[in-house]
Amino acid sequence: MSKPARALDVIDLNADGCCAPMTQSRIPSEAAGTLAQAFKALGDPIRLQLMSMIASAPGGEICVCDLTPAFEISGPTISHHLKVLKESGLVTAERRASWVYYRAQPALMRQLSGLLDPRA
Amino acid sequence: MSKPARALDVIDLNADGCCAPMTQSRIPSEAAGTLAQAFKALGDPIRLQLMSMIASAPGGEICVCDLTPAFEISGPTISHHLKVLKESGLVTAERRASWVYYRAQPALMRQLSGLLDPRA
DNA sequence: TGTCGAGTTCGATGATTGTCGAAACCGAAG
DNA sequence: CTTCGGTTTCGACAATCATCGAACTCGACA
Repeated sequence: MSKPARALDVIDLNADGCCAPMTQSRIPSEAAGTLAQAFKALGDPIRLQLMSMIASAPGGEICVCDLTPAFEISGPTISHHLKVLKESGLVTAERRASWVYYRAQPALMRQLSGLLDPRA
Repeated sequence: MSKPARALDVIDLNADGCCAPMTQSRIPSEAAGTLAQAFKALGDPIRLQLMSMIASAPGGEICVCDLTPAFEISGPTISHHLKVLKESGLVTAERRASWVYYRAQPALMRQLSGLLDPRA
């Protein structure tokens, strides 16, 4: 196969012909599934807060050990939400020693932003 | 100057303590629920396409009778998706004669856009 | 008044999701 | 090699969701 079928990224979305703001033209059905997956990942209060903590983390990354105690829910559930964010392409994870660090993917965030507002 | 005093929806969400881009600060848990509901509404391929058709409609509005035939799914299901979009605050509906017209709410769209990208 | 068409609501059903505890995994430190 | 703490995976369960057909509501019109 010519493509590694990774999580979504900007290049794939451009290939789908989808970058124009939705105020300007209809989103093609082929791109809608991929884009909806990213919006869906943000469509949970816990995940939205996780995403904001990751995106606003000083140094651009944050340890799971700093995310988990910030919520009332269990560790496995936090891990599940992080997996959803990762599979949507909004974050990446890297293990260093015993700890796992998450990092935002600003290109996709800008992609979604631009979809919602022409001025993005 | 005291406050920029933008559109009403933006100010309302400011009252929730939420307007700063998520790359800048963590989204407060009180605001996360409302914002996540809007993202969740966009987290379905059909609804994302519906939203883009509404937002890009000439004249700013579009009839349900123009939306329904654009998809393979039944009328009741289209109606259900439009209801979800309406309850999230992303669209409004107005009945005129026999037809119902949907219209986008650009203030909330800009709100979500600005959350994802500081430059929005 | 009665009928017709556009759209919504209702009720049901199969699929997906959020959550947890238990277990497994993976480096690091004894 | 064994233990330990951080993180993920597994298995289960209740709740939510997308979808449909049937029934209903609302205007228009004859």
